[in-house]
Amino acid sequence: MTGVSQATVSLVLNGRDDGSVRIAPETRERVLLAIRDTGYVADPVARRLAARHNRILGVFTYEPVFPAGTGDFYHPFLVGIEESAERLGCDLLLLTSAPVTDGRRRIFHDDNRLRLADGCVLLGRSLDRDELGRLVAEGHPFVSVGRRDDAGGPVPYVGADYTTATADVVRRTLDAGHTRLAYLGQGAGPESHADRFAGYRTALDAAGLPTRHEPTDRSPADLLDALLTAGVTAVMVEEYADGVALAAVAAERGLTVPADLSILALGDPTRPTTRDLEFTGFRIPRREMGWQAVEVLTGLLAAMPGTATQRLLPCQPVDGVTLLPPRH
Amino acid sequence: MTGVSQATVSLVLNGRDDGSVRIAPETRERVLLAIRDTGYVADPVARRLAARHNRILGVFTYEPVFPAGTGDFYHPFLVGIEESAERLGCDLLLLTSAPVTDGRRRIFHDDNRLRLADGCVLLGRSLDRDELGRLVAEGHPFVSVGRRDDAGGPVPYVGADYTTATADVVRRTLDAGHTRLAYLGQGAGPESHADRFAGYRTALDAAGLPTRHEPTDRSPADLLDALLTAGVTAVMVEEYADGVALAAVAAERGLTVPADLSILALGDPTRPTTRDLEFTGFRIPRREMGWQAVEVLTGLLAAMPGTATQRLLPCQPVDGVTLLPPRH
DNA sequence: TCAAGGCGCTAATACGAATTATCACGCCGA
DNA sequence: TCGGCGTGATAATTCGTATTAGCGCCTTGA
Repeated sequence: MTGVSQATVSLVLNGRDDGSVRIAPETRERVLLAIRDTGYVADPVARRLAARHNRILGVFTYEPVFPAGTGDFYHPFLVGIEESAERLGCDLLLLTSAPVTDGRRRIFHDDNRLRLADGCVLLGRSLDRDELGRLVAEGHPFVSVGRRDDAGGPVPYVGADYTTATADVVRRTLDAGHTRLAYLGQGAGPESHADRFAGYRTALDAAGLPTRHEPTDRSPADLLDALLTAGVTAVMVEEYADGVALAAVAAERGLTVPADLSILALGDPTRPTTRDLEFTGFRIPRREMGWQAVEVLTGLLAAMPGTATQRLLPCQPVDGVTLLPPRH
Repeated sequence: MTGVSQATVSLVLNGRDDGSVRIAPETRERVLLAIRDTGYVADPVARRLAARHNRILGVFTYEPVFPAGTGDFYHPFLVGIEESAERLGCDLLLLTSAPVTDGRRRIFHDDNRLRLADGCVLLGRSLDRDELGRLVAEGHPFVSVGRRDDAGGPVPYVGADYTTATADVVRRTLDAGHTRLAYLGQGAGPESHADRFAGYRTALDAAGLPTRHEPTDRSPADLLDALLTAGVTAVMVEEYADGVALAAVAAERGLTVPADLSILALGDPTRPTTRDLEFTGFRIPRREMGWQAVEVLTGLLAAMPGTATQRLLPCQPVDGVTLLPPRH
């Protein structure tokens, strides 16, 4: 249309104006006019092929991205991720095509789409160790939402400081006068659980008090029996929903929370449950985590030296109504 | 590594085995082994450039995809879309990079990423007419979630049949004995509003009863006054939250819903609101709509002749507690 | 007088895969 | 000996863009 070469169009299109490249203003105008007339837009795919990056951030979750039944625990993370992506002018690629093998999605498989994105945000309570190691080994730019132990190398992450937050909750409980505390949950396995338990143990050790660990495989009723028998007056629950179930059973028995038993929630519910009782404890800064995850990722991509690639954000204390001094 | 050419690797990788191409089983094995050893994966972008498709479906919303404050109205659509995409082995590209101009996101702009995806799902109460027309004119494969009027050509969509659903609600209201009904909402503008109003009008016309249209720009208190003055006994509300507000004002006045005033909800809340009162009316089959939208889109992409590209799904009636016969 | 550099643009190439026309080879029959 | 044929693999081209070395002419300064 304008009688210029493809290269010139490319230069005009990209507004190249630095010293090394010059386009006569008159030519530039002609080209711009033709672009406007035709509504021409460069093919993003070809563009990406040449440029080797494409302003796409991958989002990989080990559970469905839009959880139907998990009480939207992941939703706030995604809100944060989306907000950051929008601000940065990036698109998000939800890696939904990853096939499910042995009950979980796998990043690596024979038609792995990871390289579609410049980098990747990983979401999920527990990430597969092997896959994490491979990501590190192969040098894929990625960030985990949630702290992760090293996997053959440091793992970039934006996590919540469960250890400190849990220790704080324990201290508040001790300050209220409790001396017999129990921890209800796995306390091990995923980093988020281990970290909570570490905070619990540390705070009680510092106070010279014994720890007590209750597994989650019993019925709430049996659990309550065990707690009462042991004289426990305050329980820290790893999973919010377990606290709700415990409170419900206590109510059935004619006990009141927190007068007879204090219950402290170590985070937000990951399973759907009622929220009419506002538990004392802390909240996970989920949106902020998603937000910073994208920040860390783009920092990695730009190879910005100043960016901290392992971040722990403080949790937000919640006063709530489930902590009172023990009866005796 | 194997001493074969790039072409051979490509052929092996894609399992080409038709008559026109032959690979010696021994060679194929060698190549497959090397692929396994190195963990090689074809670059999806280059692949797309050559093959002209890449199993990526774009998702464009005129509001944030992960709504922070809009009460998650869009969430169920996305759940459906994700489920379909996963089943089909497609990835989803959230077009978050689209810049916001004049208060809304635009699909078309100078660095339009639409073509990164094979096709696109459009989400939003009202889509921009011009952009819709351009999508049709330029032949982009896309589907709208929600019925749309023609835009220079038929628009592929998966919508909810608001007209029929609203007419049904009106009939149920008439069957309960009401004769003075009002419609609260815009009743025009977006297709979803116009369709509801059309159903409302049709059902009342058929019954030989007058229609009454209340705009939404007044305070709930003023609105209630107007309704009572006019002797209205049942109100159909376009927007759930408006119904909640109306019920709240009624309660303040000492009136009871539905004894003194029946309120019928024409769909799910799009604004955050309380849901402790279960409104009579209908629900939008959002998940199913997302599900079928992907189906229509892939039908378009595969140019399958049998696929209906305009679908209206029935809404689900809700019995609820806000409809009773009028007092007099 | 001549080398150096400015000028505006383009030819050529790279990016990484998919596809196709073609080739070398060995074998068989005439 | 030669042509034809089935095999198995490859060289070359394509997709649409970004990038860069250099084109030939002219000006400048030493």
